Amino acid sequence: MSEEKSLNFIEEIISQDLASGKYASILTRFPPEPNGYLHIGHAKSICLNFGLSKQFGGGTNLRFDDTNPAKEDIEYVDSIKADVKWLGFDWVKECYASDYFDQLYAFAIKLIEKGVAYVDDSSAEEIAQQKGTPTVPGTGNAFRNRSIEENLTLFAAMKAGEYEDGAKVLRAKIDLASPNMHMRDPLLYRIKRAHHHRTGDDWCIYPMYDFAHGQSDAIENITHSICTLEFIPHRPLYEWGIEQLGIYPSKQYEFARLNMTYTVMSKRKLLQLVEEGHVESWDDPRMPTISGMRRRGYTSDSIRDFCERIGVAKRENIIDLSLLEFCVREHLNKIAQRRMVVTNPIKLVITNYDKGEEILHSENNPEDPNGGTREVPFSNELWIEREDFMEEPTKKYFRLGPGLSVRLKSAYIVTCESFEKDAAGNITTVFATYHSESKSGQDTSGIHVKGTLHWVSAKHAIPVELKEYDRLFSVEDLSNADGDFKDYINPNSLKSVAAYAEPALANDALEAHFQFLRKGYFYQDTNSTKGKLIFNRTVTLKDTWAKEQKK
RNA sequence: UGCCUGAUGGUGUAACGGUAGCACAACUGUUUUUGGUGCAGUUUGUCUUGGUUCGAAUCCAGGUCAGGCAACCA
Repeated sequence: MSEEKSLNFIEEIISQDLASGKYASILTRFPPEPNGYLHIGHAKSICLNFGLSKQFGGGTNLRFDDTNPAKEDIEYVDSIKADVKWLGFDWVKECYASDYFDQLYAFAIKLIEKGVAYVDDSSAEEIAQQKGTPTVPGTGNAFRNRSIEENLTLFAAMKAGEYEDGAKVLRAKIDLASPNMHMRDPLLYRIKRAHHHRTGDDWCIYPMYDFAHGQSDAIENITHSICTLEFIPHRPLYEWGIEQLGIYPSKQYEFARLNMTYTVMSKRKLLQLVEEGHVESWDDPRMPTISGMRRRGYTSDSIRDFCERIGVAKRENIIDLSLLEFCVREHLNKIAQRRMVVTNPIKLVITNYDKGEEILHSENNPEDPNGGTREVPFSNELWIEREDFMEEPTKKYFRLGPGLSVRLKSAYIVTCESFEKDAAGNITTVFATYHSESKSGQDTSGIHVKGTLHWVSAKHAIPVELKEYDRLFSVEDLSNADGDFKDYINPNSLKSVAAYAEPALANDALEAHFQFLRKGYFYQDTNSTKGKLIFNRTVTLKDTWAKEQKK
């Protein structure tokens, strides 16, 4: 029982609400605007909302906050649904703010009838002017005193399409001198002729966020409406709407959004990266989008684990990318199939191997005793990594060099005898002898070596392409960097490299996650075909040797 | 200069008036047929000044710093 995890502040609130009998069960919602693809920041919100209802008993609605047709599209709706499902969550109801347009319109009429909403003919500039500034109170205008009848007529005419875009708005009549700018007669409806992805051209007036969100929550009987910190100043307005309308009293709570090092977390900026061609698409494996991470080879388990570990609080944060990488390595280490792939190859010739070739066996996953083995062909000509040979080895170098011995993974121990260079001085071939009694699993040689290398039999090797990704940006904290965020794009975020793979890879399942021994975790790209295998590097292995070398 | 949030090691997050803990990162050592994994360990912290109290990260007051708010965006 001492293992019991402490509750975050929202879990505290909910457990108290449940204990006090305020609610019998809870209903949360995840309310994206369908104007872009979901990213890892949304994953935090998804895990929070769906996780809460799972944890405390209840449900979560998926609600599209589609009140601005100019920016929204069905493509985004579809991708959002796919991403939420992939993350492993099911919604109770699929809702759309646009389904409530009639209801919302009726709510607006109710406010007009109560004398707390009015039609304003002012321009956007005039309204902004009249709102004052945070330190200077706003001033009213003549429209504010229109009669209820006139407002009713005008608002109906707005809906009927009698005015041009921008000619009139509906505003709440609250307090032009409020210290909270959002309470200075906020806009409720604007005229906007744009084709809506669901309601088509039925409407030419659309409700603003502040007259749609809380109302939608109330219509759905959401108990806990959880949003990010920037909506704190909207809360009084959220509550004002509920009170004036006398509708279900959903409660709004705010938490700090996720920020991560070396990336951006804003749909606007991500859209810019896509549109300006800095990345291929929304699901470019370098993007912090759910679809990009999925394509790169992240597992939903690891993303949920990450969201669990980062916690939920009210203070601003910036999470190390290394935590995300830790989470995905931890999961992939348990499930990934091990394979051998050589990138920058040099030939290793085993001079005393005269069997031609033989089939060896190697475990698919040492972490999984039931993972089985696969067949790996061995011969006297192998590819090994160029960096696994050193002409003049340094002290702590455990690999191949003149006179040095290593274990070839799942095969034999070999000893380097000599090597050849081309005219330019590059090593072309390394010659070695093998110890026949050192065969993996039945080693009676008594020889002990410190290094083990991966390898691929040259004549059996299949060519593949690897996409090695690095961080998208070159600075940790983009929010504190001067100038345009695009100035910090890492020009080396993608490297394509040709490689030789062991033949088993050609027959493996497309959806499998792999660990290419000593190189990292890889996942087949969506553009990969049987004839041309392409793998995305999800994440490297932890490399303490690389660190050692830097010293 | 108004209002609203917030401030605990490098980064996150706990401790709800009573031993500042956990994770990641970093660093040691150890194990290992992946310089991976596993295991053991080390380093580093309560923004500041007062007050209340036997006792304050926690309560109170002042200050400092950071973020948000003046879209017909959400």
